[in-house]
Amino acid sequence: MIQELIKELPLKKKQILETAEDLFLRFGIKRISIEEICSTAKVSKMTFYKYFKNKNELVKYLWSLMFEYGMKKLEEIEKMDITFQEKIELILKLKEESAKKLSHEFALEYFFSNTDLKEFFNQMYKRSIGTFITFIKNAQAKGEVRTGMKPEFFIAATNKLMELVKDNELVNSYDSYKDFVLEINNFLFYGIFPRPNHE
Amino acid sequence: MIQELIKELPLKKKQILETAEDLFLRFGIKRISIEEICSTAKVSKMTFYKYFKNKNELVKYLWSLMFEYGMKKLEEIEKMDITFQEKIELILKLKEESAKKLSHEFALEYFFSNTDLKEFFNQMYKRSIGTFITFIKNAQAKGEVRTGMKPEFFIAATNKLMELVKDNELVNSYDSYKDFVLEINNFLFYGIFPRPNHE
DNA sequence: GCTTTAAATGACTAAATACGTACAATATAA
DNA sequence: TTATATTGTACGTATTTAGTCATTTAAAGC
Repeated sequence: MIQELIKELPLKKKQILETAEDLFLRFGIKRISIEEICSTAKVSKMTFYKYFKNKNELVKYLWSLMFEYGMKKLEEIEKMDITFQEKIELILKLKEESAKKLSHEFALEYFFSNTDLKEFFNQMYKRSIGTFITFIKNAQAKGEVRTGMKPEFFIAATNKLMELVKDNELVNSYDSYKDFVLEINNFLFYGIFPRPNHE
Repeated sequence: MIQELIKELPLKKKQILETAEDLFLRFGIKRISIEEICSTAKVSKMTFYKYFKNKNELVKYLWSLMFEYGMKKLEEIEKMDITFQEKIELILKLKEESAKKLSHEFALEYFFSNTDLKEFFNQMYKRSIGTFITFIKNAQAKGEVRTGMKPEFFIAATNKLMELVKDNELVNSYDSYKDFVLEINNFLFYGIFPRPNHE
């Protein structure tokens, strides 16, 4: 996911980032020590501390890469010469991909993570939200989205619904966390009405 | 998987076993502390130490339950009034189920686990192998399996092939660890010949 | 070849975490 | 009421981890 964004970085830094992404996403941040990242990435601890001040800074860097990736993709989709309906489909796919990466463990950790990380995540999130609000407003100007809806409400609704990840019973009633997030997104975009051109 | 085997146990002991099974299989044994098991299972540490001497003993108990489950299922399959081909299909499904549970992390940990656990695992394994050898010998007596093959060779070959789990590159070339183990099992049972009645 | 820079290593301290035990307090059930 | 099970807290010990430092190794350019 982040590979294309770190191509230019030094080899060892890339190794650290790729290893950390893999381990964090499989086991969650708190279960993975710097030493495990180093030994898995075949990088010495000194080299790690050369590139990152500590684990928090590494996590922030990874998150910012992920958000950057998402925003870049969103801008690409906006520019495409396809119908709005098709753009929404692509955005859903993008969100599904992110959800697959930000696994349940990972997401829960965020919600209970230390205030430093939480603050950083919120800032990243706000920036990506700004990009998305612009996307929606442009679509409204073109008459593709109903103008009665405030984009800000849409975002607020998303936030509220995402709090449902704390509801373990609900989440576990889905085959996977991915399916659960997809359900939220489908609900947000289409409401409870059946989707057009979709069995 | 082990639920039906622990029905009779005290409530708190059941809670510990179910929680430990879930956490171990998701994150591997070494990443999970006794304290995490206790807090997740909503059981005090005192109660834990009442039922288990330490983490190793808990692991052993869980493993023995898993093996017991497998042997019980194998005996059930042997008694069924179906063709040998169909029995093999069921055994493969059983093995697939076990592979799903004994995830890659879990299996790797076994191979590098401390000698105490390793020894215990080997004993469990030998017992289950005994059951399986009987199964094969009975099939040979009925002419369902070629008599030229020593059951012991079959087991030894299985062991050797299972060492391939250490080959990370090979394992990762499969969609999932489950698929990898299934490949080994299919190879063991059918060789490289195409499977009859199977596209 | 030599020099300079980047990376790896092993050792080290301090802090955090986990283990296993002990004891008093609380809840539960006979 | 008495016996039993469970909990929470606390504690000493052992292990793991974070972060730093001096030294060794490898590599790059010249």
